[in-house]
Amino acid sequence: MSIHVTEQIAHPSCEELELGAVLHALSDPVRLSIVAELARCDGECTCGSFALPVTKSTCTHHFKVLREAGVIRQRQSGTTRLNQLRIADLETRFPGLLGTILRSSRG
Amino acid sequence: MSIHVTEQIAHPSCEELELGAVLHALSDPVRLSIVAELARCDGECTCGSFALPVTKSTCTHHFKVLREAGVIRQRQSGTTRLNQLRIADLETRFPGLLGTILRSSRG
DNA sequence: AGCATTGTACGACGCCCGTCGAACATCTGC
DNA sequence: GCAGATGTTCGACGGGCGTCGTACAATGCT
Repeated sequence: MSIHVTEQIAHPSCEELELGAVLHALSDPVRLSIVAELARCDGECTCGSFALPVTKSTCTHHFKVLREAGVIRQRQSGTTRLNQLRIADLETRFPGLLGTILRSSRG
Repeated sequence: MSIHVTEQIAHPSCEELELGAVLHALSDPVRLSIVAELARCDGECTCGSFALPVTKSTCTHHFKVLREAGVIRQRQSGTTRLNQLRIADLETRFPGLLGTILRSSRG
């Protein structure tokens, strides 16, 4: 018998978000493409739904960096892990930041 | 006799600016404070005019990273080096980016 | 039960980053 | 000319990053 924990995955709170960590998380092209895709989907996406040019373990690493920086929220659902942009929290702490970066990345 | 070269210091052109490099440059607290100070001065500042918690050589390194990312422009004047934010170029390539980051860093 | 799918954990590798100190270059002022 | 100020360059150091492969865990499907 295992204890049912709603939130096994560690996330920083809204107040704990740090600008440097967010900028560093978004400075990697793979992670930026993940964030751009999440913004486009506008919902929850599984880790595997991204066609990334890296292996699974590297993928796990990038999602972890994004989560620990507070850019995304991860939620377990069966064997898959659902990812979601923390748009509201980011907007609260760093107004306009995510939008301008995403617009800049689109070219 | 030495050849008088106007631009000895290498800078990327406006079109060469890369978002990842800019975000990485601004993800370091020392460099972000340099950029914030340059934005406040709204002019040209010498490298030594910043009270940074690092040695001279580390300082040189940070200014180099900012310059190669295209965030600042450096110009030699006697023994000192004058630094200036490339506000117009950054605004052209990444509209609103510098402003939102600076506002976020002050908040 | 057995197998496939999804993702994590761990160790390894090379590389770059932030930092420092020492030595050097260049200009300015006495 | 010489001393001081301003930065750069170089090598070194520790640490972290991005990447991979392998092994493992958990769930879903037949």
